Amino acid sequence: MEGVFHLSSEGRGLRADAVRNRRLALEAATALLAESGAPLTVEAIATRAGLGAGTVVRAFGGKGALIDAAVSGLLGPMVERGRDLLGQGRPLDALRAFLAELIAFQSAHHGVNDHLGGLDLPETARLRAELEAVVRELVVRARAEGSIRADLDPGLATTLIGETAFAVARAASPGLAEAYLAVMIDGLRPPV
Amino acid sequence: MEGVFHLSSEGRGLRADAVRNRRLALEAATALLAESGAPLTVEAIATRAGLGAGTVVRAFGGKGALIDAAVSGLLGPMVERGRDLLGQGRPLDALRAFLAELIAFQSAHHGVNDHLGGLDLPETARLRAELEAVVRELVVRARAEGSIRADLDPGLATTLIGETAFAVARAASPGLAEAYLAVMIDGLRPPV
DNA sequence: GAATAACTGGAATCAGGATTCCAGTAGAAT
DNA sequence: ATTCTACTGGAATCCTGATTCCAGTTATTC
Repeated sequence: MEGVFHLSSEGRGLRADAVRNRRLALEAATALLAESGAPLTVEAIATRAGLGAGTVVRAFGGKGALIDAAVSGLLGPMVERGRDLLGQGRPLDALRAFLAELIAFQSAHHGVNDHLGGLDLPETARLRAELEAVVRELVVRARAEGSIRADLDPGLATTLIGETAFAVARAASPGLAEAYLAVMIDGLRPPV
Repeated sequence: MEGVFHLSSEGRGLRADAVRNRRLALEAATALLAESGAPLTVEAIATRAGLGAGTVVRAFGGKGALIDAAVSGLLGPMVERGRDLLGQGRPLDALRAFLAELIAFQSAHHGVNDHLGGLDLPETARLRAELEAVVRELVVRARAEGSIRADLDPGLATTLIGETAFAVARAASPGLAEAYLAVMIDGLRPPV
């Protein structure tokens, strides 16, 4: 219950092979998250990593914590990217760009959408909340600018965007993202 | 492998208590489908129905077939309702009305959205395809009428609507359905 | 109201997957 | 180089939930 948290730093404990194996387990889990029909069982992760099942479980203290770390590693950069976009260009353009990237990202990691039910993923939940906060800020700014209809509550608009973008990403149908962006952005505009 | 299919009719086999218990199992499963966090295990269904686990499993030949029957019983009327709407009013109004009902229905049966992964549900799949066909027909007619932008492929529009409506329903957030309909219907209109 | 056959409850069994355990192995320290 | 200990593989175990089995019960038939 001690060395579990240092993935690479903090010189003390953690033998060299342990450090390497934690990295391998994390990489294997991340790879499986990118594949649509992949099982995402401990056994599958272990095989992919070339490790024993026990080692994979122990690496982060349990399967849940491992998956949490893997998903967080994917989500973290998206949050940063969103923060960057907050300062650039017109809010509605930034929103459109962010949604496009978010959908592309989630489509490329289809597994993030399946299999995750019933798992306790605190860090993932935190990053999702941050992602939503970024979208909310983009919505608020676009609305202040007059690019989004005023009869729409910003919180509601944020939820709407989050849920539908997620659905579009999970469908992963060619051309769907473009159609979604065209329709949604148009629909969000103030009615003529 | 014989009596499995008659739920109530066809005089032959099937003892009276068997008929009653099939109905009870189906009702219990349907009730659990309406509850968000409900387990939907054989044990839970059996308890709810006041039956033994074995009886529940045997009722339809397995858990999958039971759930398939329960979901189909919910979906069937929605398909009929969609068919009715096909003949009424302007296509875009019919589409809006159908989506509103679909979302309300799915929100009221939250469980239909969870738990169903990994189950083989042939009849449910068939009805889902029929639902999609209805939406597609509504889209095609609205497009022919000029109510939906011509630069959008009808198949893509259908997928877009299906996926996003599903997502809105599963979120089950108050006011979200109205916001969705306003934004989506507006966004689908030809750009000014 | 027997006789028969269908059905039932629930215990036993099976199945799939996460976790734990431990004998063996390999990094670290001197 | 030797000792010490952390770490590993993978078998054993545990857990959860579906299915099967069977002794007992109940509907049906005559």
